This record gives sequence, C-alpha cells and structure tokens, in this order.
Amino acid sequence: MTRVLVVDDEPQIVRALVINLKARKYEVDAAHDGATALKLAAARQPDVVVLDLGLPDMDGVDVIRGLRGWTRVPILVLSARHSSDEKVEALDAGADDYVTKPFGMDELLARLRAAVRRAEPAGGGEDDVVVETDEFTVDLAAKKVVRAGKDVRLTPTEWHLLEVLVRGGGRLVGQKQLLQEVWGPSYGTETNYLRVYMAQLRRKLEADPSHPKHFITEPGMGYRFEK
Amino acid sequence: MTRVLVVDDEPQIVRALVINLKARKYEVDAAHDGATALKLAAARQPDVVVLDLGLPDMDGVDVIRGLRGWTRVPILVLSARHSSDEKVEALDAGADDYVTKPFGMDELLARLRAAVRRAEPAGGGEDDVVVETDEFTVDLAAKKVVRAGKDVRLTPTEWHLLEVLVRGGGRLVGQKQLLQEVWGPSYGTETNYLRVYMAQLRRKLEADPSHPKHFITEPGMGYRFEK
DNA sequence: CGGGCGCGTCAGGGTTCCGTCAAAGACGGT
DNA sequence: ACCGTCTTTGACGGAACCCTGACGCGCCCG
Repeated sequence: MTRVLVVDDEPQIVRALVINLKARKYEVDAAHDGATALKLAAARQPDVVVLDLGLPDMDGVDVIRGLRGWTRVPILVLSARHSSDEKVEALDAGADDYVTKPFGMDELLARLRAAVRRAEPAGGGEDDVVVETDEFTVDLAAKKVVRAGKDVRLTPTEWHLLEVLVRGGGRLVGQKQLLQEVWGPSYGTETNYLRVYMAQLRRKLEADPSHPKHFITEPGMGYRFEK
Repeated sequence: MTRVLVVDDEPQIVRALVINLKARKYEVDAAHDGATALKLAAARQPDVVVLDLGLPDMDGVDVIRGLRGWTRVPILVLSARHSSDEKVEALDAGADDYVTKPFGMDELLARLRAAVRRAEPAGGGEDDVVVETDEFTVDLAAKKVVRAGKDVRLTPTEWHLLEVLVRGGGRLVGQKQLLQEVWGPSYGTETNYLRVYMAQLRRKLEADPSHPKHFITEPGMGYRFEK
C-alpha cells in the first residue's frame, strides 16, 4: 500500500485530502507544521509527501530542503501563491510538482499518481534484495534476517540501521548520514545512538560481537557493512 | 549536456522555447507533429520531452503512450486546455507534469529542471570513482583502499589528504591548498602537519616509503599523486 | 666550506572517539 | 492501570587519533 504524508495547517484541507486518499486505499499520515512533518517523514518513510508551503512554524521551502537532505521521496507542493518566483524556488529546492490552491481533487490525485509511478523501481536490475554472509542472511524485501536456520528478531530501529548499512553495499556510510536516515534530519550529531545500536546489531548477528567481521567501524568517519 | 525534445505545432512557441533552452546550454531538437516527435525521440534519445497536446496529426495522449511503450524519459505536457479531465488523462497516460498555456518561462524551466533532476540517478546507475596504481587501489565513493588484497585502514585526516591528492589527478597540489582543504581555511602555514601525514600515507601505501613512487614531493611547492 | 632551510622520521601526551553497561523514559497492548 | 518491549540517556574505561617538539639529513646559497 502506498503511504502518503500530508502536511498542511488548514484542518479542512487535511480532512478533504485524508478522506479522498483513504477512499483510494492510500495509507495516510498528517502533520500540521514543519517540525512534525520532518519527524513523521523520518519515522514513517512515506512514498510521497503532499506539502503546503504556508506553515505556522517554518518556511515550507526549508521543509523541502530538510527532506532532501536525506531522502528522495517525491514531494508535491501545495500553495496559495501563484507567483512564478515561489514556484521556481520550491521546485529548485527539490520539489517534484507544484499545485496552486484552489486545486481540483482529480488533478491532484492524478499528479500524485504520476509522482508515485515515477518513483517506482526503475525498469532494470534491482533483484539483489538478498545479501548473504558466512554467518547470516539478510532479505531486504521480506525484512527478514536468518542466522543458523533461525529468524533473528530485530527491533524497527535495528532493522532500519541494518538496512541502510547493507544497502551501502560495502561502501562506508558516514555517521551523520546514518543518523539522519535512521533517526531523521535533525539527528546529525547524536553518535551515542549509533554506538548503542551498532552494539545491538553485532550482539545479534556477529559470531564474536567484540571482534566484528561484518560491521566495521571506521573511527571518526562511520561504519561499513562487509560480506 | 542535457538534450530536450520540444514538440509543438505553433512556431512561435517552439522558437521561444528553443531560444531559452539553448541560452541555458541545453541541446534542443524540435518536432511539429506527433509522428516526427516519436521518430526523433527514438533517434536522438532526449533526456526530457516537452510536449504540446494539440498536434495536427494525432492526439497528444497517444504520443505519450507511444513514448511510454519503450522509454521512461520524463514528459512535460503543455496544453491550452485547463480542463481537469484532460490533465488527468495525460498524467495517467504517463506524463510527468502538466503546464497550461499561457505559461511563465521561468516556471516551465524550473519544472523542466525538476523533471531532469529526478530522472538522473535512475538512468545512470552508480559511478564508483576508482583509481588504481600498481600497488594499491583507491575507491573514492566507498572510501576504501585495498593493497595486496587487504583493506588498508586510514584515519579521517589521512583519508582526507589522500582524497584531495587523488582528485588532483596527477597535478601538483600546493601545500597551502592541501592544508586549507584538509585542516580548514585558517591553516595555511602549518606545513609540519603535511610532513607528518604524508609520511603516514607513504608508510601505509608505498612499497618503499622512503623512496615514494606515487606521493611525490615538489620541494617548496607541494605534493603530487601519480599512478 | 659552513650555515640555513625545507623535508622526513620518530615518539610522547592530551584529547577525542568508541564499546559497554545500566537505568530511566516512552510506547503499546492486554 | 499494569507490564513488557523498545528507545533514549548518562557514565566510564580503553583505544585510536591528532598535535607537537626534537632530531637528522640533503640541498641551496652565501
């Protein structure tokens, strides 16, 4: 099911959108200000964001930038402003589409479908969702980890961290990037989270947690997953 | 350079678009009907298509379908029709965006940039920047150095220094520039840092650290990386 | 020929960074 | 409202890293 994050401070607009989206079998989260939007986006990992630029707490364009700092999720901007400059600024900040209020619900939904369709898996070769090591197997699609024939139970945060590392495919992933992708854009410096959760992952997956073979620390830089 | 295919039967609109696009360093092809558009799209492989729906020879939506049959190239639709149905039909047929005439050139260009930006990583894949020498391999994307089949562990400062040198691509890099890029703008004169860390790099990467083959000192000037 | 300068090498000490543990706080379900 | 699970914090020892000063060497220039 496609998950949508709706961000708008006008309750009636939010209500209208939520009703229409849910009727069409979308899963919907809603936020009424920028800070909540950024937090929800990190927590819920929506497939598309519908964002009103007129928010009470911060500039809508800054919300776009906040999102673009760590995700490529499609962003569909709503705004009462018709000015060309506004549109250009939002689009260049990373928005995918710009709709002016008042808008037709049919059109909005069509633009939303277009945005989602676009973001879908590129027609090519990403069936490499299973990664194997000598001690455990990670299935990214099924969200499952198997070790010694048994399923390993991971908490949401543990899984999210593992996912980002494994998707890195042997590349170094900076601690800032890890923090922002797992905990959200505003968590760029709480490196203690990383220490705690890396320890958890190693305890659950490494043969000798104190001498990790697969979750390598690169001091001062970040972590790396190795087969 | 980004290649754009403009499809419109009104000469003045085509002219305006071509002029504006070329001024911004796009490569532009133009077609005035649907059949030509489909042929040109196949022949020239544009990075984005700007398509007017009102064409003399065929329905614009059929052009969209014709393109979508074999390519995911972004399609930006232009149309004089404001009706919601038209928009929905075009978008659901596979268009990426829909702009009604008359349109602001700034806005159109911004939407075009958004469409191109979005499409970039899907088509290209991931480019690993790898530099090889006879004794070691540097992977700039993965932040990894391999020598004799084994990973070499570099500290953040060592890596940063190596990165600046390697990106220099064989050119001489002045000591002031090295210092400022690695240690920050206020460190222009502490050349002893360079001596210490160059020694570290050589010890870790050169076969004979006291007679370096890859990290060359240019006395009084700076350092150079050579394959 | 001798002093100065720039470069390479080495080792110690202060600081930052990481792994680990434990406990309090937040959340959800029964 | 209670309990179990997950997340967030704080504290601490130990390791890794960065800076610093000292020394030796070769080269240029006086």
